[in-house]
Amino acid sequence: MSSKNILSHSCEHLLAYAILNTYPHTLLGTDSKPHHNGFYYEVRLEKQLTTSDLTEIEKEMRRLISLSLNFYHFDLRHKEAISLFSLCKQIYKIEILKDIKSNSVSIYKCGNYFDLCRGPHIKNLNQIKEFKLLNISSSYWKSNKQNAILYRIAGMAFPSINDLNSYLKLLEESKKRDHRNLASSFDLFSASNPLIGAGLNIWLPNGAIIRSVIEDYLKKIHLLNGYNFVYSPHIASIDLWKTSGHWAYYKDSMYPPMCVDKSSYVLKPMNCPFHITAFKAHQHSYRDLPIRLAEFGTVYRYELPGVLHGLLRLRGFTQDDSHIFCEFSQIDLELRNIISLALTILKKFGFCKFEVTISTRPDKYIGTLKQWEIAEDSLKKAILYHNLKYSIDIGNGAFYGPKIDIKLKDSLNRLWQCSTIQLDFINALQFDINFINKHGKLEHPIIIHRALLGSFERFIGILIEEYAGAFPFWLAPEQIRILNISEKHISFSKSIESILKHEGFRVKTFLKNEPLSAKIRNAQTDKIPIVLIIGDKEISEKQVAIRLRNSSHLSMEINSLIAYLKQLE
RNA sequence: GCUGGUGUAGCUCAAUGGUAGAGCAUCUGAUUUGUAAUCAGGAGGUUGCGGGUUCAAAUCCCAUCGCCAGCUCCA
Repeated sequence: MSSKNILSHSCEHLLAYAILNTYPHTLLGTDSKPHHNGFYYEVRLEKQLTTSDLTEIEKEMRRLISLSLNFYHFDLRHKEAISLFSLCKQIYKIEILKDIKSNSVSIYKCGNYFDLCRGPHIKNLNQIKEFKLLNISSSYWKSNKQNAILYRIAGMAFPSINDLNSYLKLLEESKKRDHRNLASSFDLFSASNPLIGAGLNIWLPNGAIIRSVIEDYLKKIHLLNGYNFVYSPHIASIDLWKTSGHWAYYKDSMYPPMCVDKSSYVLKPMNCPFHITAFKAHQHSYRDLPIRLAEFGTVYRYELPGVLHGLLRLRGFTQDDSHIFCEFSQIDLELRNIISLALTILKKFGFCKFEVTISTRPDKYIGTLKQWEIAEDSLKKAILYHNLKYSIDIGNGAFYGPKIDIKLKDSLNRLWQCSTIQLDFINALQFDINFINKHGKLEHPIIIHRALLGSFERFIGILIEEYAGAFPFWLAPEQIRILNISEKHISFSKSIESILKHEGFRVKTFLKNEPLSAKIRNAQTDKIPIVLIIGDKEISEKQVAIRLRNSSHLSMEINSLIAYLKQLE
């Protein structure tokens, strides 16, 4: 354990000590998991705990620090430990002890507080220089919804006041990068309008440009990679979802049915049944496979209100979705190609760091164990082929098959699933789709579900935070801004604007009567990649002065400028 | 959904039971500007929505909706 973690860990026990002193009937639950950022302690209290109570607890923590108490370590036999914690009626500690198999357990003591703990700890409480309790939230005992609800009190410990201040500064910086804040300064989207409904987003013009540029890029690269695009409706008869199995497995996460002509229809939570139906439109030969059907499909899922989060978690979002129908023998190559395409796309946006997980069979599943085993193996092989590190997320697969997820981090280092690649041996059976194999016999194809950005909304949300609003030239809603120095330069500025527009660039002339320095400042805060300045000198020399976002200057005539801009795209 | 917060002008925030205010943005006028802020003036509000307490509510209470952090969930 690093010294910082030891400090943090000790502070978390100080927190428990202070809570017990302040509220003697507190039941101690679990403390932070090893790699948690900061510390927390989960406790059960009769009293309702509010933020103002945190101040009281902090005060008690500081009082205990001022007593300069030492931590003492000793081992107890398992039995002795149980009777010790029974004596003070710490029922959750007894439950934890019951899960520990060894004969002796490690106990730490500090003042009249003792706790079950592996350690290590700092020697003396006075080594804790700075800390801050951050929030109260609820959590379930053993993270299980069926169990009792505990309070989770979270905080951070710091070796010095400077560390505390730089942490607060970091939070401040992250807040500035937050896509929800940048959205209002740059008019990107509106994802929180109560009149429209929670979790439903409107792309404002600037955000819409970014999205459509990305769509164009994706469309092109998918066509190059052998995909064909289809379009499907936003609602479908409930029978479709009964056939696919979604109704049975995910009814609670779907928007409730609406009645049309005495039939029930639901909003689509996924695109796959449509693509499967599209595959079924023709009789296929093994020679046609793989068939790759793609769609930027908007789906609607009922997410719990508490989980909605800007663009990163919505109830309506558009996936860059695709379903690949192939033979069993084609799986490995397809998976490799999909991962390779995913990596190409992520790289295009500058993402080199991400986390890869394989999610395995969940409790509720369809298909046979043998099928799941083969599917999980294929996924591992494909990841290893690309030399990617991965972790296993046990039981988190879709009901119809295991999956590979690629996760990206937001500005607060929270992970969000973006790319997902799912193997499915089952839906071909449910929908009874098939192709004619080499031997002239009907055979069910394998279906691979995949989305590479995941959703445009989530991906662009992460992208906004990654770039902190300073989009690269090819994505910037306003790529070029032309600033005239005075009124007599307007017509030349307009003619440059027109030339650049005809070349396909997103360009605006900013004609307001302001000093140049003010216009430059605006362009800089608007994070415009290229600023052109037009004055007497430019007109007489038939050149433009260029200011880049990093404040460096260039000067060139219009044809060279066009060539220069083209190579930026 | 759970726990704790929070909601005031387009944005960021102030006003602790007694006349809703500032900065930025916007609009108007003057200024005609050479690489991060020219000056002056105007407009902008059912304090999320609905109840209640009070002579009086942005402020206190209840309910509801949205948002934030964390938990649970995430096909």
